[in-house]
Amino acid sequence: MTAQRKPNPLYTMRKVPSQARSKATIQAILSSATRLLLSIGYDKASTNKIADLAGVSVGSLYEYFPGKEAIFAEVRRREDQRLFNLTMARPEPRSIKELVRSHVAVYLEFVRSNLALHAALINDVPQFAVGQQELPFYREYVPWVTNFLHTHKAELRPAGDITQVANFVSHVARATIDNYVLHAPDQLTDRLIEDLLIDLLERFLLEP
Amino acid sequence: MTAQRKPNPLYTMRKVPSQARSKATIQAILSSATRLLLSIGYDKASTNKIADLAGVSVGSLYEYFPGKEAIFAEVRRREDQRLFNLTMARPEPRSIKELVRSHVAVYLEFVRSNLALHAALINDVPQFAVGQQELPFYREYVPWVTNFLHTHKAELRPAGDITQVANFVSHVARATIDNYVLHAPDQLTDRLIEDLLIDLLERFLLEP
DNA sequence: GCATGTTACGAGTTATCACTCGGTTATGGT
DNA sequence: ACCATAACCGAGTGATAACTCGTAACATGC
Repeated sequence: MTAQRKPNPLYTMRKVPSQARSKATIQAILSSATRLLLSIGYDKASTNKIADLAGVSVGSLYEYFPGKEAIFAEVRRREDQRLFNLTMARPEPRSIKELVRSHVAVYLEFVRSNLALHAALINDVPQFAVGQQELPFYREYVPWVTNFLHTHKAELRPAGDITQVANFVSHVARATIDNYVLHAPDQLTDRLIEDLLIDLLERFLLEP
Repeated sequence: MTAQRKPNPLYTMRKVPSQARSKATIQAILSSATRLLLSIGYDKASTNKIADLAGVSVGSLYEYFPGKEAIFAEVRRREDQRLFNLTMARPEPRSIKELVRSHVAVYLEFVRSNLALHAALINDVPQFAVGQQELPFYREYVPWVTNFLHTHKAELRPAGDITQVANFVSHVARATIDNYVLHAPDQLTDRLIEDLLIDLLERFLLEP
């Protein structure tokens, strides 16, 4: 592990709001945190500043979040949820070819919709012990891909254990796009990367 | 951009040492910073602690580094240089197949040699405005791959502009492995990822 | 062995941080 | 209208951060 950290509960929200105004407070805190992340970076986005910009007091902030890290963990969680929703809103692919195209397109659309935020989430915000298994992408999406490949194994080129292949291709696409977000964000606006990625994954998964 | 930051010179070393003992001091500081990064994480690795553990005074530390960020920028720079040296120590590949294998093997060897450090560098340490173009990987290695593909274009499957293809495959390999370092480091110890990655890249670059 | 630059020192300054707590205000059920 | 409780407040506390600067030790050329 990269660093010894406080136990896990410290990265989750403290209490569940029951009234409407507290939901608004939480939303204000998360928006404020996001804006500060984009303007001054994670390091300098202190809990005091987050509360100020959100128009709430630090006291209120600590009612809901045990600390700064939990706030950004929640920002990440909600973004990942949004990705999952985008994915599930798509029509069910009818072939592996369609799966690949959909997979790449939806993730590209997702990062393009707010490049700066995703760059910051990858770059600036430490990935705490949130655990992959907690994020919808890993908990729901990867198993879904695995299942899809299993039911379409007729068109699949044999390239090893299907579960591992599903895991692998899911990560290759995500990792590559994340990499471009960080190192060459302008290349993500045209179709080049999309075409290359689709070509890469199709040739890997399908017989020529 | 992800965050407004101080101008670039703040991420480089302050002055060039002329005597031998100052080189040792710098080395001590960098080692100490690395060890603290692994034990307590980037956030809590303060300049004071780094100096203490290095056995030098804060004053000395600030003689050479304008701040904490510059120290870790230098750690990253040296690691990247080490990767480049590893790469260049390899025998010149005689075919694209050999290039792919060598490329994947050397980067895997590199991250495996100190998994925890690389996880921390990816995860914990913000990637300041060091700039890709400053790191040997981007400045030297990617152009080298480009050139190699050009001279071996006979075996290359046409998949678009060669320069862009070279750039793309360089990043796919690195991004995928980095991703496993972060999310599934234990899978890097066996040959599975290596084989999948080689298969992926070979099928993309070569005719079947 | 002296002179001059180079390296090392570390207590002190200033700023900011995360987080608390005693108390006030708003809300919704009855 | 009343009250239990949910939500909110924000000055204050103690800790720790980054970084400075006057001083002392050392190295090197002469």
